Amino acid sequence: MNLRRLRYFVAVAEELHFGRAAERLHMAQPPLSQQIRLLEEELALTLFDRSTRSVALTRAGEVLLSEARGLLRSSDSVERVMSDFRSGEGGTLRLGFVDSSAYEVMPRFLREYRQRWPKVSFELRSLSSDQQVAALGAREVDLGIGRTLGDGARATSTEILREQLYLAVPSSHQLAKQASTTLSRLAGENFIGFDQQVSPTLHAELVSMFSAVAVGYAPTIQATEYTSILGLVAAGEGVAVVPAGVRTFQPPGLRYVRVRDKAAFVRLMMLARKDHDLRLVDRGLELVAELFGSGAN
Amino acid sequence: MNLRRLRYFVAVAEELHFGRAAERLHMAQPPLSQQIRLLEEELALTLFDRSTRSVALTRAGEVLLSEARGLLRSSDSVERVMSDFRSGEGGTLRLGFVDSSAYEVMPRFLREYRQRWPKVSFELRSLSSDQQVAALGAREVDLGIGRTLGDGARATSTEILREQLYLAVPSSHQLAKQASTTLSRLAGENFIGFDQQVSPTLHAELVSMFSAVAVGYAPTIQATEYTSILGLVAAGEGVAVVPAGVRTFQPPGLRYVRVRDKAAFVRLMMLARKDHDLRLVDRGLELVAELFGSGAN
DNA sequence: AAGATTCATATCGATACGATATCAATAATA
DNA sequence: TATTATTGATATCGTATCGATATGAATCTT
Repeated sequence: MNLRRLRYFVAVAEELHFGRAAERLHMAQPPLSQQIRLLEEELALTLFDRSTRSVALTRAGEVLLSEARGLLRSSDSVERVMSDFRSGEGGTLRLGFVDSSAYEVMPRFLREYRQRWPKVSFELRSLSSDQQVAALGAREVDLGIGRTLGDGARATSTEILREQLYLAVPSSHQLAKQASTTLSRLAGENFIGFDQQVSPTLHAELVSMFSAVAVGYAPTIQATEYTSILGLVAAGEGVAVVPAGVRTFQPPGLRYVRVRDKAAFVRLMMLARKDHDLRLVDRGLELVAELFGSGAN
Repeated sequence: MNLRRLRYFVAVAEELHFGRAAERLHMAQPPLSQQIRLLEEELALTLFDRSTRSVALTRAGEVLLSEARGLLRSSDSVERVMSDFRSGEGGTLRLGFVDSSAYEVMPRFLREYRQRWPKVSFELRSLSSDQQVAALGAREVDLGIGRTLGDGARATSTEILREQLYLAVPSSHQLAKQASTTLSRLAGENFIGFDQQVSPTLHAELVSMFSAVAVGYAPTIQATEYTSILGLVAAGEGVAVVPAGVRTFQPPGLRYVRVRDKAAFVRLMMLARKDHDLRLVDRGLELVAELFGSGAN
């Protein structure tokens, strides 16, 4: 089966005239006749009833015409998909993201990306920042929205935004009535934190942040989702240090108190492999620069 | 886009090893490498990350793999369809049939045909015998179940069965109580007949049949469907001469009376073009011979 | 460090493909 | 009825494509 021959066949079947079909195909008539004959031999079927004055499809020709049209459509579609992929206009972008970006940054990124390049489809994976670095290295995702700088050697990181930290406290907590607080005042609090195993980098950052003001940070309860952490806070199990974006969640019985310290922020980064070969990824990085480039939030 | 190259690509993508893939493709390794490189150049995309020791799909390769598999499946399907068509195992058989065969002969033919060659699909058209001859000539149908002998020059006709004629009469009619009658006793009856325009041959046959016993046959009402004719008979509008098969219909207020005359029969024929090029048609003719070959009914 | 493995490159021959020239059949026209 | 125009088929030839063999280069194993 040969797609070129099928194209020739379809042209003749549509024109019902070898000369015009050859013209349409930008070729001479004799080789076209040859190819049709070869196709007929290959299929061991007569496709056209032809005299020197008339050309008509046989039943076999009718069947092949409909089949061939479908196959050629599919073939064109393959070419289009690959062309879209090459130009970065299509294809699938595999995006890892931290849960805390799932309420604002990630959806906005997706929305804007889709608006600019509608043919691109996304494969979304909820991953911790450290998992994203691993997944990027393993080529399981193409882009990550995470909080680590990544492995500088193999990955690039572009700052999306800086999020001030907030303290999530139960409404009944003494700090709940205050507009803000500082890290140093949190000594002795019962912390609920993001799972250290899943996000060692975030954990380490917080530990170092607290140790800078001589406060110990050792969450007694660890969870892998912010919703769980907030639920535990609302239930009075302790307090949690969370990025600003998490405030989208406003569970009853919970208050957010701003942490005033200048250093009390975490960054959200766009992570990509240095050696990636995807136009889609460059587009993503450009988009981030455009959307969030102005700086802090 | 070239299907052979895509097959090569899929083989390499599945083996992730040029040597093994080449073996699977019954070719040497170097030309395989060449073709892959040409495919990459054609698409302007790198499909494999390869060193001398390892071969891995790029994202572009993954996309193409899934696309190519689909396209090759479609291509195989086209070949199978055409092969089925050639062997007569598949394809579409366009069958014209007279309404009076729609209750017994046509369904039986279809059922048996489908049982033997399940891949064949049917396109059914309800046509009068004369319309069938025209449709055969115009290559609009491939087979016909009709009552004429057809145009002997261009069409073949195989007798399916002979049907004795019956007289459909209203229950109130004087003949309703008799088991049988003869054509000669029908002088003066008010006939309801099949449309002369639609079925001139059937009409002519009946006229000649009646004239042989010196009875005039000139239906006062003509209809194009037996159900209409029978409805009119049941309503007391007249009597109708119908083939035996029509007795499947037993509308209330109607009786069938056998016409005893030896000549009072019509034949049901299987019609085909003499120059047809369809195995399916031959199969149909053979099937008819097998099913109805024993002779009269 | 030597050998084995594996993919790439170079070269060659066979086949496929398209172009030109020409033939053959049919339809239109004088 | 004879001539011309139209149109598909055939013959021949040059080029491109494709696969095979021989060989090179890189990397892993021992």
